[in-house]
Amino acid sequence: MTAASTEEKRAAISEAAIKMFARKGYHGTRIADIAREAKVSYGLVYHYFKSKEEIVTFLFQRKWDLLVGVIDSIQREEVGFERQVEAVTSFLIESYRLNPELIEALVMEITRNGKFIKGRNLRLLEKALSGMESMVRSGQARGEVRTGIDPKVVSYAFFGSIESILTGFVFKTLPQDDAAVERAKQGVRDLFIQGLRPIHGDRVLAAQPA
Amino acid sequence: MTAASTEEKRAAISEAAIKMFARKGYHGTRIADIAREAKVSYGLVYHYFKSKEEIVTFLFQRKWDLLVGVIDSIQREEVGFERQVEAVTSFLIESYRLNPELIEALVMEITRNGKFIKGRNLRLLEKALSGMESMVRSGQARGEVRTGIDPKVVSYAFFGSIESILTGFVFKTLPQDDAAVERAKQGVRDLFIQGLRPIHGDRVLAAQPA
Amino acid sequence: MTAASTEEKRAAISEAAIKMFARKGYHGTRIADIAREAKVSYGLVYHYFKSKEEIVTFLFQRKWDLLVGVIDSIQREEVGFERQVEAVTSFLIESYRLNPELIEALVMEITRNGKFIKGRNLRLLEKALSGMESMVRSGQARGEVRTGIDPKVVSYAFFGSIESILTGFVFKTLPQDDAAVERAKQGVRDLFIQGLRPIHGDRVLAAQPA
Amino acid sequence: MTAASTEEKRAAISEAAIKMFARKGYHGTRIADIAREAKVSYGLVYHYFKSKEEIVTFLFQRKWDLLVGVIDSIQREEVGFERQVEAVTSFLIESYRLNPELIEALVMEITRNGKFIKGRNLRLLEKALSGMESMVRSGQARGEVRTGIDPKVVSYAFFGSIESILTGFVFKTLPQDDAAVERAKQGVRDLFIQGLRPIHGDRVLAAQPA
DNA sequence: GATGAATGAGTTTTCATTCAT
DNA sequence: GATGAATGAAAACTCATTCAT
Repeated sequence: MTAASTEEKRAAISEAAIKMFARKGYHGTRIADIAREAKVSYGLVYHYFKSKEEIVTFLFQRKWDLLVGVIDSIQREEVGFERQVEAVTSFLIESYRLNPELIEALVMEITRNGKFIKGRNLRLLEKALSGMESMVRSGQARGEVRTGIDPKVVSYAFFGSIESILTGFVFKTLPQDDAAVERAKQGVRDLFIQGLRPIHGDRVLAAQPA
Repeated sequence: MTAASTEEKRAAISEAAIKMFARKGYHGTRIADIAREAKVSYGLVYHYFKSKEEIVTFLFQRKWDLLVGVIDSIQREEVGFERQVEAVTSFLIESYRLNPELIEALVMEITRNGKFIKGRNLRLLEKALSGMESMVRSGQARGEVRTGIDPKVVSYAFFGSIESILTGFVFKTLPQDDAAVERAKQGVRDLFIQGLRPIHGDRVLAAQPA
Repeated sequence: MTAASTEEKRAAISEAAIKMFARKGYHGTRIADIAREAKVSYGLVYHYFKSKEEIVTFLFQRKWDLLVGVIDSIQREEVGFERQVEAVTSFLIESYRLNPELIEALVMEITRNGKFIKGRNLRLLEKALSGMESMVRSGQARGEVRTGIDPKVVSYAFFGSIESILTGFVFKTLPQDDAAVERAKQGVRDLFIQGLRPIHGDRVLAAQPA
Repeated sequence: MTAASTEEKRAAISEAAIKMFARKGYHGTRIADIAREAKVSYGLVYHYFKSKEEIVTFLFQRKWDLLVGVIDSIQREEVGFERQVEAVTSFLIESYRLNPELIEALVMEITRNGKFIKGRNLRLLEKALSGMESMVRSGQARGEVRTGIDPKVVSYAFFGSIESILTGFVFKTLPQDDAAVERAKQGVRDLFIQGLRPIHGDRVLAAQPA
């Protein structure tokens, strides 16, 4: 561990942190674990990061930025609501296939520990949510999405669905083979596409009050 | 805190624990916090519980048992899939209105901390999930739910949606007034009812591959 | 170390702290040292004191309060300036004979580390100084002390003299036998008594400018 | 920081060290602070000094040597005791006016931290003290100083007085304007000159035992 | 000579848990 | 049952010092 730029080193350490957080959670991970994983002395970790918390913060910032960026760009594409839902679903579910450890870390800590759903991260999460909310709203404006449903509620339900499924992958309560992943992707997509499709006079369904 | 049966004392302590876990999370809560909240010396906590972990375990057992029990009984009712979805959704969303602290605790720790989605708790969660899965499966058998969708995926998506919305309530990123809660309830219900309704030849939608 | 009231325990721990601070200085003393000296686990030290700094603070408060109190009461006695100087000098120099470790600790850390000559301790030190200043000023008013000298400067010089001599004792650069201590006491007393005595027309001396 | 001889570099670094020690004390000063102040990488500090301790040692050596040298030369001058006291007092008090940071550092660490009043520094301090002691002793031999007082005690009292006043300047508990500095200088000088002046039959004063 | 990345021993502090009363 | 004093393992963090470039 000699050369490498400061940025590369920070990246290397935060990659190690992702691995450890995914494996043992934030509280379960000691700085020494991260250092060992990064093949670095733990003193060096403090050379690059002020504290344990700064590591998570840094890690979240980069990864969430990426995630939010993708959702944002999908939202901008003018391809119709259903295509957008499909694209976002695919991207999120595929992310797990590509980088399960990262998703595990995000699922384990970001989503899972209230402490980090605060400040910046909360705002990023909200940005992702509001991206979806906008898609729904635009879809409603274009008549592609029925209007009798709250777009904010939809956005929460959508990301909740994805998160839940990813959690299922992480905790192995859902099968993770390619077919199963594909099935999950289709399931969510279909659920939201059909669930939001306008129907005849709309508002038709509204189950009668119990 | 003098008389009271052992069971009452355990209950009192675990109620205090719920409050504190909701407020500060599992790791952020010290035994002393729970003791103070329960107006009890912290030494006494160890008379009633072997360890901090046993407190959460006990707490989850009772609350999840209740929750799972309700879902179970709804599943048993022969009222048709849509009515069941409606009932479960109502029950879960209403729970927050009735006992927000409990939901916060469950959301903060049970759902959110991998450590506890293990062992018994994982099994309980799975029981809830499989209850929903069974409803979907039965609905499919009765022709009330379209068949081109994986019931397990649906159950994850459903509970994920609910959890996400409850989290929104807990973190105040969703409005919590009665109208908003009602809107959330309707949104989830409609989404899943319409999203799962069989359509003409079914499998119709499947967005073409990008 | 089982019974004993909280106050007694705090006292016991701070006595141990005095010993260690005297021996190794504040920075050189580890909590573990204090704990060992007090025959107590170091965890217990934190039961009674929030932090290492609180220990010094507590220690200073009690000891300085005592010291300042004595000076204060001497100041109040109407016995003439010379008697007062004599009394204060005796008290301070004798203190070392009675409790050398305490004086060492005070000399080592309180007087010697800028950090602690702040806040409350600074104020206490100032109270001691201003006590002496008042004595000088009163002496001037009564014609017992010559007026051509700044009372504040005198008070600093006086305590500086004492401190310096105590330091000599602590660092063994001055002999500590009874005769030597007596000699020190007389020296300081005579110096200040004669040095401040009014002379004929006063202001006589003022060495001509070099 | 490219050219410059080794000696110049050592001097530059130790000047920076003086500033930092004055500002934050020895323990509060990190090598990095000194390096930053000297506009040098902290690695380089180790090219010029073996350790942090060597920096203080070096710094003391030069400064104390200077100080001791001046006192020594004053002692050698045959100008009578009172003129000597005047000269030493002026030199010491003026030093603060000329280089307050240096005095602060000396006051903060040298005088104030037992650890460094050891070995060489202790010896230097003793040299200064013994210089004054010699002046007193010589004065006694010449009949200029009364004999009923221990010269060693006088020397401690004298330097203690000066130190205390300088500390007052450093900690701003004494005014630092020119008039106040002048007043301090006169005060100490007068106190010791008159306080040590032989009186008729000498030993006259000795306050009666309480 | 310079630089600053790398190291790791050493310390404080926290807190679950035990235990004497 | 009840209390809270006592314990000590565990972990974060600091910083003097070394060393490769």
